[in-house]
Amino acid sequence: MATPAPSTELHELVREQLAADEIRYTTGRRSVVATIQMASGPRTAAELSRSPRMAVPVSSMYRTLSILEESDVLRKHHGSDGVGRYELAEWLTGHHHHLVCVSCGAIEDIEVPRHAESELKTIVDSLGGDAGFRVLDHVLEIEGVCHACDERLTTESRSS
Amino acid sequence: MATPAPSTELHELVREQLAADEIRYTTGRRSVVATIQMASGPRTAAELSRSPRMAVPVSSMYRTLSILEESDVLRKHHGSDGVGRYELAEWLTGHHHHLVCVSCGAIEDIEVPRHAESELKTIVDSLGGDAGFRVLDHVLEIEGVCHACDERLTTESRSS
DNA sequence: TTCCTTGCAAACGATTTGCATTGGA
DNA sequence: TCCAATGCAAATCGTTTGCAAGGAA
Repeated sequence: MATPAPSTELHELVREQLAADEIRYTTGRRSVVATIQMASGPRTAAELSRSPRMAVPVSSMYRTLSILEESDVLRKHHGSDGVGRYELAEWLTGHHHHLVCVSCGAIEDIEVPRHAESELKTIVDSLGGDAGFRVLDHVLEIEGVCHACDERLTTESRSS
Repeated sequence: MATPAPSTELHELVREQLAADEIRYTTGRRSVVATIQMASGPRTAAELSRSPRMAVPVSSMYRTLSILEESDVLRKHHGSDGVGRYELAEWLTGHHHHLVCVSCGAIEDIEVPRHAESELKTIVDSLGGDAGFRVLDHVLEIEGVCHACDERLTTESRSS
């Protein structure tokens, strides 16, 4: 199981990973990685590019993101709106899953206790194997209503 | 657990569901539902609209699809490419998950044996509960290489 | 007649790409 | 110096919408 990298060490890991592909770890790329690391879940190119810390055109942001994705530093997801959202690859953060709020669309990371993850893996491997599939990974998204939305919805229904 | 509806009965269920929203079950909508039912996994608007059986402009297809989605007849997913893909809602097909081939992008439905599904549900409910989340549903995607791609890749590597 | 549905074309938003400029090894 | 990285603008692609025509109740 990968250990979430401390902030200092993270950039060194990324630098090495990029170096293997002969790609430079520029200031721009570094701040994208830093900003994504701060975030509590996947972020869109638009969100990242308008982040005060960098203020870079979206086109450049997309270029940076796809380079980092191809080098396996970032991973791309698509929420229910189809917009791409990026987060650090799991070898940098540790394996995790997502809580998706069907009300506000927010996606939050969730860590899975070792025993649960191991049951999960057993189930997944068995399902994939039965289907003649070479299983590489799995993605679990838990859909529901986040605490904030739950309260808001409750309040609204009371006042109506 | 929902029972996969036999083809004849399916359209009657859909008709009733639409009737509840005072929406007509037209020929066009009916063939979309029929085509999706035939498919082995979620389909994009483009695929459906160019399907020989209907040959309808994509714009109309999107309208049909969103009506059916809003009435909870279809469910929309976004694959790794961010393109929307539609399939019958689970109350019409029974609960299932997906195998996603990282090589060719194909998505295939997979049924999950009752015992595995029940373990899965236990894990999901517990994870969501711990996070203060009101859990409604879960999506499990198994990523890997499908049998066809696996053979192709093996052959290619041999010949290189 | 009166809505609902459909086709076509234009509009939109997210993402990609061409090209000239900038910046670091 | 020289090639990679960046900014800007134009092009693409999936998806949505306005509007006029066709159809069913």
